[in-house]
Amino acid sequence: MSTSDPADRRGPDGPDRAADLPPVIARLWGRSAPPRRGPKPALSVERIVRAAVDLADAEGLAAVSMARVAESLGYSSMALYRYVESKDELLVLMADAVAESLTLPPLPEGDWRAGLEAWTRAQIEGVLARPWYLDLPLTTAPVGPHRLRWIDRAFAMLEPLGLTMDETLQIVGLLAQHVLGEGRVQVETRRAAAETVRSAQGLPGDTPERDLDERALAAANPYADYELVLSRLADPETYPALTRALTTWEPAPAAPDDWESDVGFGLDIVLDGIEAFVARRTGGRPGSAGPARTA
Amino acid sequence: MSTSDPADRRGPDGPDRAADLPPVIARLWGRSAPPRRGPKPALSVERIVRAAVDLADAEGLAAVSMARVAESLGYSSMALYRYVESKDELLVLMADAVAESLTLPPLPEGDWRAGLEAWTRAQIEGVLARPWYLDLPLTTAPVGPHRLRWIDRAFAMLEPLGLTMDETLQIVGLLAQHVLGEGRVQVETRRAAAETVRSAQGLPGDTPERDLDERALAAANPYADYELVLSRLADPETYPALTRALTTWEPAPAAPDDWESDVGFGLDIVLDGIEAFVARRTGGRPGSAGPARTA
DNA sequence: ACAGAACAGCGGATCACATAAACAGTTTCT
DNA sequence: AGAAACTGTTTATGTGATCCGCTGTTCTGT
Repeated sequence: MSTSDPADRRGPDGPDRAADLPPVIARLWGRSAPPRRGPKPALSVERIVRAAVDLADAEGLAAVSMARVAESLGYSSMALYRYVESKDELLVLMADAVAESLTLPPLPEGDWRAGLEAWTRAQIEGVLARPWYLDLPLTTAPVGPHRLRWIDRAFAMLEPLGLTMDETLQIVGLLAQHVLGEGRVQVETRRAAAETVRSAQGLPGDTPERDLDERALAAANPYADYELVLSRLADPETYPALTRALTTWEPAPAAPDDWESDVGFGLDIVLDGIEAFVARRTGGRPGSAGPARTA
Repeated sequence: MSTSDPADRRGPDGPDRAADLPPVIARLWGRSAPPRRGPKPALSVERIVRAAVDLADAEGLAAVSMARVAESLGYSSMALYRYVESKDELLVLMADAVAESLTLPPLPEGDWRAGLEAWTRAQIEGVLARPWYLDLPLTTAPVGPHRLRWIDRAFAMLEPLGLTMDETLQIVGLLAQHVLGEGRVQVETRRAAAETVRSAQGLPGDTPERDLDERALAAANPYADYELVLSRLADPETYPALTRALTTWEPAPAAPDDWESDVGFGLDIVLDGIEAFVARRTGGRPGSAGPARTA
């Protein structure tokens, strides 16, 4: 396709044919050729990424500035640019580093559904452990080695079903979407609950979530804003269905730590849907099946 | 819950009991009391939001700075702060404004599935028309009047099923997630395709997407990066399933403008899942049903 | 060995941005 | 009239990404 700029600098000491890769990808896969001259690099992409991840873990993604990362390593901001093209690239590298730190769930033989459920849950839990993951400007494109391992695992689970590559990719993509979506909702819910508790107990706004009363957290009404808005602002003519729903609403028993089952709700639905697709596709009656292409 | 700071400034000329709302919500709902003294405001929240939306439409969300928005209205940056608490609040207002501009699909009687499908598709199309929507720091919490109308509509569709409010909310939430997830994937895919075409045809990187050859766009392989990575970097032992999948892969007929059906793929699965839930829940056999609470 | 190229990390500077503080003019209430 | 409540502006502060040129280091080829 693209034949411009051959740039024939071959790796001198071995069959290193990975020289003309897009730089992001090269760095993701650790395939950047080591410099052959000049001072020995004091830093490394790995150390930088680790420092950035640590910073994000401690203070959130907003705290991850080039200056702060460099400072935490004892260098100046500009030093980082010798290893990383831009901050955006650093963020991409961080995303893959996160995938590395997550332990891949085992591959249960013969039960793709259980496998995919574990696969998805593990990732959602990963997101909950690292909420800043959601703030990364994630593109699907640059594929790092560790995220790719997750994808491979999902493919392995779906392999026995004999679907098309396109179909498999779509399903995996759907679940990956679901991870992010559900992760966002859960993180958001927790954050809102924490906020509520803090303001109700008069704690300072920066009280860490660990220090909050667990019972109070679970009891916090996640629909508080909803109720406020509906009761005070939304007139019944414009919002008839919501109004009706609210009047017949009873606040639910509020099980402590309902997050587990909340995650299950959406996930079960998605998995049911996938199961329906698989059934239609493999055990399919003719007519309603078809290879997912409507032209 | 919170009984502090009564702040008894009542609206003087009417039963305006909406004075002590959180300011974001007041502004979302246009319930900020007009000033009773001082010069007449030259600007308005509406004009500011509209200007911001226009800017985002034209140049993306990154171009929306307080300075640029103000400039486009002929005022200084700081003027905006008389109407809006912060930039974040402006973004929240923009989100609701987008919802306003989307036309709500009609409510088909007696077919909740068709209704929800249209509901979701309309929103995904909205996202495609305004990709910057995905860049907004969207929280579920601050509910604006126009987004709420969408939610009401979904509730109306699900109402005949007699589900719990919680269940309905979960389902609607799931679909809302799906809108964002699918929107992201679609936007990403298009962007990547545009990039590919641009680089293949040697066009400058800032060529607007409108000017690209439609046929070339459709033909662009969305998995180019995948293929590159898998063929050059990923060794078969570490990525066995993907490697196998890639070898048996045939590039698919590449129907022009396949986006419609691509959206349908994931959406059908989700809707199938919802249908399964509804069937289990309403026509449910005892034992496997239960009100979605596993405790 | 040695010159010079290639490279590391640094310091300073630029530019854009969000937002705070103080100000000057305007309108309305008392 | 005069204070109070506003409006939009000017000025300033702090932060962040990134550019550029500098100093010193370490290979490579001779």
